[in-house]
Amino acid sequence: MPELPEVESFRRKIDPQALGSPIIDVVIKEENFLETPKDEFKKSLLNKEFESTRRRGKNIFIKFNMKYLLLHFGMSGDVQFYKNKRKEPKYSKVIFKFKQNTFLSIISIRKFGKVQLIEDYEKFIKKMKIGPDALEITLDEFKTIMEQKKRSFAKTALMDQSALSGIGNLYSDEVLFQSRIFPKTKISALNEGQIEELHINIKDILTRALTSILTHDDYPNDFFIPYRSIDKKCPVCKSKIQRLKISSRHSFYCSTCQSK
DNA sequence: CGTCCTGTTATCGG
DNA sequence: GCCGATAACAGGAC
Repeated sequence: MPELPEVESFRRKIDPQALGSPIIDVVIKEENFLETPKDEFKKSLLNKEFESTRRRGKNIFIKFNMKYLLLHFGMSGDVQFYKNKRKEPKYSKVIFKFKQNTFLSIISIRKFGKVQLIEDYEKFIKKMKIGPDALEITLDEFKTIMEQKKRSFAKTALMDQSALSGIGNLYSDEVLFQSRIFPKTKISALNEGQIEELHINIKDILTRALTSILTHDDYPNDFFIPYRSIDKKCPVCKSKIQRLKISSRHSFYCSTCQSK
């Protein structure tokens, strides 16, 4: 589920429902999900309130009491608010109870994902090498980063969270399809126009994906993601969709539309 | 039963 | 050091 647009939609759910209300209980359903020791985690959060949120790539940082709570969702994470304790979602990992009597559950079907406390935001993103956010990055920054990644495959570079953060397997396929670039093209083989087009397409695609998530609509008609299957045909030219493995992830593409 | 999977990380070989 | 490939982490869906 969660790449940048999904995570941004989580953040926008959290803002109106969780900010400014005292946390009156913290329930740890799965200790392994916590990177911070359980007791310290609970003690730091209890009776505090979330003040603001920010997102960088696939990470949400919630500010409270001079610290941050970091949420990372792995492959199957979600957030859910509910009012009735009996409505506790399956696979809840951590639950916050607010004074207004609402609950916020951090959910993950699989055990990937994590929740932890961060003392210093700048230090943390440096240490964890979380690159500039894919929606925030300027063209100049993008060009610099692509220069640094010039020996990488286009697909790998787009998914590298230390280069730019937020794009995963699905949206990298989408960006490459709409940019008509074969996934295993080396970045060094792209001309300046293609780099600029990539930069524009990244923002355009992530923004439009976010809009459809927020409105609960299907993806726009020109999106490739619904065609990510070797049983499907290219929505543009009707060629059979191809698949290849790049660093053990499947990449889907159209061999006619995406030039090598 | 076997296969697949939107993420990240460690490790190995080139 | 950089890159790519792979395994590992888990467990539900099909």
